[in-house]
Amino acid sequence: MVDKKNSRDTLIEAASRLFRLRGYYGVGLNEIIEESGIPKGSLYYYFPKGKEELAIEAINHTKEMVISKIQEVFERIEDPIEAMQALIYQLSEVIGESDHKLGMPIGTIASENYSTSEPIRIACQLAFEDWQSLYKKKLISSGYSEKQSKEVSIIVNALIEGGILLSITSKSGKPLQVIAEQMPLLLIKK
Amino acid sequence: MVDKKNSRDTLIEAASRLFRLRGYYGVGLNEIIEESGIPKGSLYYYFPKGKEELAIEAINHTKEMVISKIQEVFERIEDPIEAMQALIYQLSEVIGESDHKLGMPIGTIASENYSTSEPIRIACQLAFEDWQSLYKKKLISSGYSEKQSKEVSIIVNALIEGGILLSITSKSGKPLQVIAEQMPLLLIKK
DNA sequence: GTCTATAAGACGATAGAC
DNA sequence: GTCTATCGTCTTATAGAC
Repeated sequence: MVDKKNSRDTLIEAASRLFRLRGYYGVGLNEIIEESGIPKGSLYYYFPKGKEELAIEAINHTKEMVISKIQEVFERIEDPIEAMQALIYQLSEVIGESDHKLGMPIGTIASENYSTSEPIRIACQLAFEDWQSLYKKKLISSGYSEKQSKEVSIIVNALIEGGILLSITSKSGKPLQVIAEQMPLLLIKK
Repeated sequence: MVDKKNSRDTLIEAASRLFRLRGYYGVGLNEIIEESGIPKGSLYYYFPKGKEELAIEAINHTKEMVISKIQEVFERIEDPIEAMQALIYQLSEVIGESDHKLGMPIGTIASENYSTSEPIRIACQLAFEDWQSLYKKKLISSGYSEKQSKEVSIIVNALIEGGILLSITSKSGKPLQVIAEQMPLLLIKK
């Protein structure tokens, strides 16, 4: 098992990477098949409904990548404030690099398609909800109330999405750094 | 002066509206000329460099619309916490409406183009900076320190952008409402 | 399952009449 | 300044050979 991934996964990974960079409409199928090396016929064999179906799989792939990253940091760092700060600092460092290929994980696709493709909108909504569940679980297990945990998880998600947007737009990790530094304020136990 | 706007402004307004809905790559020039009623020849007369040039003008137009809205609320409400809460509540109400045409004001274009068009990226960056300047000015005039005002203005901007994204994706004003409610925590004077 | 060739239409952009 | 017709390219999608 050296380099042998199946065509389906190869396509999903290429699509996930490209959609993060330029969004749904900014990437054509031709670019995805070129990047992945999989011919167009195979794409339509695995994703008969075409681009929209591939995009939904790409969104789910990106969602799982982010879940893994969050879980890894949360298992390593017990304190919820420190853990979330570490997560955001990591993001700021990646974006600080000159030619990162991060983009907003799914924010771009979500904002392009919220009014045009209901299946894509729902896939994005589920991703946001799953991430928020992880934040919430971490907070509850650290003694925060159900209500505050839920609210803070929304705030943290919004701060990360907004922070990534500001950081990629300004080509600087600074906005995310400032956000990480202010995290303790949000997490005052009530 | 009843209904007579010049072709240039009509094009910019139509482009601004459509780009907010589906982003830069999600909207074609054909749709913009159809929506505006201005023929393609005129578009290239006013914007010789084509779509990118029109997009930059549309971004600046959207920027000014947002500036007006912020200034209006800030002049009406003196307390900075209450003012920012009012701003965000207003947003949540608009998005709660079934067929709003809000979208992320410029976040979608920014995230699509941060790696592909430097002129567009810079126009978006300037918009974010201008909005943050208004938040900062409000805070300073209410007695917050220079440092805290600057940092909070970034947080507020990130929260609004992220909150709009979560609200349009979930088709609910709830995320923005939660954000508005938690504003006081961020604005504890240090 | 894999791949090529191509269809049908939308895209951004341009030429040139008026 | 205004408008139409059109160019070449790229788009999503399909047909059909292997």
